[in-house]
Amino acid sequence: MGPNPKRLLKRAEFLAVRRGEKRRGRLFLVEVLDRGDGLSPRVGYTVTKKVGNAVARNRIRRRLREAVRTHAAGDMEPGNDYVIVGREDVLTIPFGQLKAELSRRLRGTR
RNA sequence: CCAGCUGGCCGGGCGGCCGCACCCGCGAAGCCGAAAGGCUGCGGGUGAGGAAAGUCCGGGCUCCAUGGAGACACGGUGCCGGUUAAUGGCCGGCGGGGGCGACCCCAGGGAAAGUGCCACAGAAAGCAAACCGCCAUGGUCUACCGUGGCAAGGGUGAAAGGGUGGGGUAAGAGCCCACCGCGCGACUGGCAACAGGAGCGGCACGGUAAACCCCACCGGGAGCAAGACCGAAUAGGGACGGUGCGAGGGGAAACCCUCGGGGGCUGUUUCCGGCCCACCGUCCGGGUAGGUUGCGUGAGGCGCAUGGCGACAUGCGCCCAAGAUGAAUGGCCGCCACGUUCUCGCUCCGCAAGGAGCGAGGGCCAUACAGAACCCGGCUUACAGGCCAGCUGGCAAU
RNA sequence: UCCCGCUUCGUCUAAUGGUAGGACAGCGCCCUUUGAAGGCGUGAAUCGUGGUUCGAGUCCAUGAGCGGGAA
Repeated sequence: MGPNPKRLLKRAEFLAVRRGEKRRGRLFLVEVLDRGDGLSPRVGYTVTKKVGNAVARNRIRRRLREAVRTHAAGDMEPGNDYVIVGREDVLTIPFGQLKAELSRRLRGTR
């Protein structure tokens, strides 16, 4: 378990990461961009309005954030920016599966 | 006990581990900074709702517009009175409709200011008229036609110009009469809406204003992405100053020195000027990204008393209670309550099928609707489950 | 967070308050050796719930859904 990574907060930063590698999955889409500076990794979360109402969107983002904090932070490469786009299934899947899947995706193994 | 009506309230509890945001405190620990201070650290406190939702109304607040007032246009509201900062909300009353009842529902001003519309059907849809009819009379009096009288009956329609009964008549008709309905209405009660109503009128006035409209009242527009402040990088704007070409010399270079001559355009040439271009430097202003603020003491909450049928008002006391901005208030777990379902046992009712209650054990769910975004007052919509009070109808018992 | 607009057959579109029409697509039949084209026929809709009206796709109220604009 690594330190809790920095957050992406600005729209411009999110748009920049969109140019990077995209890893699609059943639970979420992960976008990765190497900033090239070798500093600590950063992560941002996107949950679109299509997924549900505000309660559902908040819960998806919080579960993803918790999974990153407790388990998957150490799987991030220094110098990378990650954007995790949560899908509807994040709401219902058991937390253990969510952590395993997220960790696998962040390491980039298929 | 069953069925129902109305009003109000709650909308999981306790605990463990790991986290988030803001605020307060502690530092002679570290880093950044000239400083103020900030970041990391430690401790403590606080941290979503009854609808935070929809954005349907009303305000506060901010900016813009506006000399004052009125008229017109446009939009909204629409029984009466009260309440409130204000409302289209709320309270009370009135009128109409529904329900055995508690109670519920209603945009509920004006159709006698005017205009429009009322499809199809029907003779006729708003000036009253007359298709089939009825009656009288005339014609070559069976059947048909003409003239005159009538509007009871038939038929159409959502709606056809009072209803029932009697008198009356050639046939009929408020033509006359009784009752009912309708219209006007002195007067009485009420602040008013409205209610009652002596008397008068043979009946005249169809519906539609959520059609135009008339009347009364209200309304300037936009919205915290309002507005205010600070302000990179890049590009561009303005002001000031300098340089610009050629030759020679020095120097590694930047550059310096000397001489000629001031880059381009222009006023006829010179003097003296003006304008433009490129580069460099300094300064200024607008302003993007970004940041700070607005940003929580408010028509605030709770309790008590008084006035009022009530909405509410007044007084006193206590309390300070979220503040994010790709957006904090979470993740995982344990126990319990409530709920639901299954099994077993006991009791009661029943011929039986089965039903009710109590106890034990197991499973499920561990909650529904839903997340503050400047702030309030309402309305509307969504919602698992539960609690309290009052009232109505029925059954039983006393 | 705020401000606008729109919802009619499967799709695209009409309809002064008076039987919801048309095109394409679908299905059936005819024509053809078969198919296409063509012709004939046929099913299919007013976003939901209330209200006004004799009568509502249209008017009013209130919800739902979809789309757009303001960083």
